[in-house]
Amino acid sequence: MTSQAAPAATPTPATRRSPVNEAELGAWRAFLQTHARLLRRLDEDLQAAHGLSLAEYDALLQLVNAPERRLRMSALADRVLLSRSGITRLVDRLVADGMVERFACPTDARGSMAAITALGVSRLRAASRTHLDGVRRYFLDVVSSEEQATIQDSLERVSDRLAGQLPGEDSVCTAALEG
Amino acid sequence: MTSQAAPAATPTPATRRSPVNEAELGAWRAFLQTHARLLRRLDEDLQAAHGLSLAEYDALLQLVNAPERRLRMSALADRVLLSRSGITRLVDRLVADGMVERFACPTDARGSMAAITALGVSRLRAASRTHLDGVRRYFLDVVSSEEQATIQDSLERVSDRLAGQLPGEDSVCTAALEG
DNA sequence: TGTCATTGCTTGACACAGCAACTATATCGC
DNA sequence: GCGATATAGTTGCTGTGTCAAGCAATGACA
Repeated sequence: MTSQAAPAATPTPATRRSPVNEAELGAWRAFLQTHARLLRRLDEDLQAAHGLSLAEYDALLQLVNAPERRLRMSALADRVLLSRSGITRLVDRLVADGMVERFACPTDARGSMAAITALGVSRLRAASRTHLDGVRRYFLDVVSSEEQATIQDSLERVSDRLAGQLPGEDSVCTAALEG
Repeated sequence: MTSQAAPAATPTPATRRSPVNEAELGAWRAFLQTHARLLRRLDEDLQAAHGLSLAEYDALLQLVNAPERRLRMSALADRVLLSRSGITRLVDRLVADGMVERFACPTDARGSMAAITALGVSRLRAASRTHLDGVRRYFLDVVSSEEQATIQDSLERVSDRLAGQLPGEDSVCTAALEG
């Protein structure tokens, strides 16, 4: 399947010298460093308070927001940015913990679907408070609206450009929890 | 910077309801998504062209830029944002590949040091071109100087605030390679 | 309808991270 | 100097991810 990951579509033949100098790297460094610290922190908070990893949180979130609160395995994998095998194992864990149920896909006997359970919904809802609270306190409260707009705008441009070259899809571990 | 009533560094325990709504999450989503795509891509490029992971690249870079091109294990761990055991194993791999040498610390018999070898330097130098080129093409070329300034400024604020609460240090996988 | 490539998911082997336990050394208080 | 404690690094175990291979079902087509 899609053998995801274009094998270095660009072996980068003769990419000429990078005119990258120290001064230019400030934003890039801040980007990397902030992401590392922030995600580590959010993951710790979530783990400590609810015993959920960010990946699990994200998967549950995707399921809750899906049409009938269920998704095909591959669709879930795409949204959580995990490989097929990765999603199999993540769902295994969630099933073992009673937060997700797995059942055969009615329209394609090869496929299986994952559906979030009532327990999963309540666990997610509780975790959501912790998580969104962290996002707000660590990030949104610290960055002005104007800055947020700039960040969103410029980073989306970067992301879109990459998405155009790579097939892989993404997801994000945050979103308001409906209902 | 428009501290916009930055609610002090207080752990803010009274954070009940998160007034986080969908609209506010745009920047946050872009941040996560862009990071995921971008790092995946840079790692693929580096791996494909030079057989180095970003972590290895980063470690070599830290060593090259260190005083005598060598560092104590723990210092290296701090800079690469890896645990002590993690750095032990990363250095193991680099040693196995001939890019790093390990030797006893002259001033502290408990410690050991890692030093980059000539091979390591040349491998790093080659990889550096690919990596910095990627950073430039995927990120710097796509984000204007003004945007970069905003990103740097606001994200550093986020990062600094977190750093104040957490002891952990960070590092970043990029920097120009000196002479 | 029978064949065969493709697709969807799972499984096995492995890579690499962290934590906790361990060993060896250093350092502090006396 | 000597014991108690702290620190540096490694190792064992475990968690979680990937890739490659495998299996079952699908779908295109003669």
